[in-house]
Amino acid sequence: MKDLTARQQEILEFIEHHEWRNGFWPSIREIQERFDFRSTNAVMGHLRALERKGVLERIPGQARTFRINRPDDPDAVQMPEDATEVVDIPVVGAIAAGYPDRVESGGEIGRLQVDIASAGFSSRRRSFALQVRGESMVDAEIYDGDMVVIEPREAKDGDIVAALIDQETTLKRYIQKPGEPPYLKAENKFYPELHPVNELSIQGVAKAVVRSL
Amino acid sequence: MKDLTARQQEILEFIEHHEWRNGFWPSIREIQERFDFRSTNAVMGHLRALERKGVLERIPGQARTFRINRPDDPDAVQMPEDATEVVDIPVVGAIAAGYPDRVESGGEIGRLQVDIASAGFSSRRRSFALQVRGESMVDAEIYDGDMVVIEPREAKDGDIVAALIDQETTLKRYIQKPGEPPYLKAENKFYPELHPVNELSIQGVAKAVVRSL
DNA sequence: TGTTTAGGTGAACAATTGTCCATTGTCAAG
DNA sequence: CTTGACAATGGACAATTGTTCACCTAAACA
Repeated sequence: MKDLTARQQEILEFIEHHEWRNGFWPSIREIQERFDFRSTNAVMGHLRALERKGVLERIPGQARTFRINRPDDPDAVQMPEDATEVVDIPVVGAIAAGYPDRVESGGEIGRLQVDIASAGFSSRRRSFALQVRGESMVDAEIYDGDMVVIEPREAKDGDIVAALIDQETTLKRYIQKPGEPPYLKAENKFYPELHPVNELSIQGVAKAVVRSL
Repeated sequence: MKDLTARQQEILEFIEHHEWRNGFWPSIREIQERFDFRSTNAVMGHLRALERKGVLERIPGQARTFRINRPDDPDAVQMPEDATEVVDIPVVGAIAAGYPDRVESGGEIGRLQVDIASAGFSSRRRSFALQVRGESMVDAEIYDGDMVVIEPREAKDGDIVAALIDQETTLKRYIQKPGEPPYLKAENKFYPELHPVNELSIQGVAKAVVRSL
């Protein structure tokens, strides 16, 4: 593909950007306005050049009918190399007993995909997401309805963990001071629950919170 | 939301399908042809009904400028058969001036993928994520370092919006009471900032929060 | 020096496209 | 029986939008 001039690149980017922002393509005169051209023909020249170089297609005579030939996938924004690994996470409401992967398929609410680079996950682990009920973690800024991504691993002091208490999975802060037995603590100063730790009951450590607004 | 009639559903599906296949929206007369209407006004009637029911938006007088409000419930969305439709979102830190709302490739921190069903997104491309700096939204439970998913669209009263203030993108609460001019408000009772609204400066509405723990 | 290419002005034109008016018919609810 | 929502016809109009012609400047080039 021939190289684009700086100006042609600008035009192309504006067209792409307009579509991305508004959901539809710009008209010639909208491009003209953006670049303060005094003539629509300035735009026409650039469009012809872009078509000649094969990066752009149009349907003659029809309004706002662009088609951009992106080098890669036409629709998807191109993925940077470091973002190829994506964690695919089942979202579960409450886990009655056992591990989340033993939960029957009906217990799955939805799925969540989070890129490793942006959230720092290790993809190899069997992560899952848990929908929070109740106010027991409000002091850790986790609220009713939030989804918390859990990564199965051993907890260390200060971690927020998903733990099985009374046949139900709940979020608690894991406290382990040197020389003392560890315990679990709810992060709500109005309901300061404390629980002894059964090591087997800890299902994993919270790595991220996702909240729909 | 009111239910659509069978005919309205057909029209809507054709519009969506057309965009899916061609990359741009159909004109009124293209819809007319598809349904063998003898008058464009038949199409107009359906479009008005769809707008009235809130599933469709248009820009009056402008060609091929549809915007479809996909319902949030996953059942109603019957786009293509690939059920793994995922919103692929660039994560940006701060957005500099120049192109106020443009995400330059260098400014990309990472990438976030959120499944539509779990987060209730309506658009599959135009969203982006913004990393929050500062404490201006702590009373809305959004904290320093959180990532906020922004969907470009017009704000309504009570929305949390990403707005360009002093060449910098910030999160604010959008307040618009009937009969009063709208304004922006920081959600922090210790720093109760207020800003007048420049309509052009609103980049989008916050749809979700993602926080790494 | 002449020629090509990129970039642009200005005005006019024609096709596309959205909009509106008046009317007709069906059907279900009140 | 009337009313209102839904669906559609037919024609006209006006705004939007793409297209073209003639002409200009500057830089690159051979």
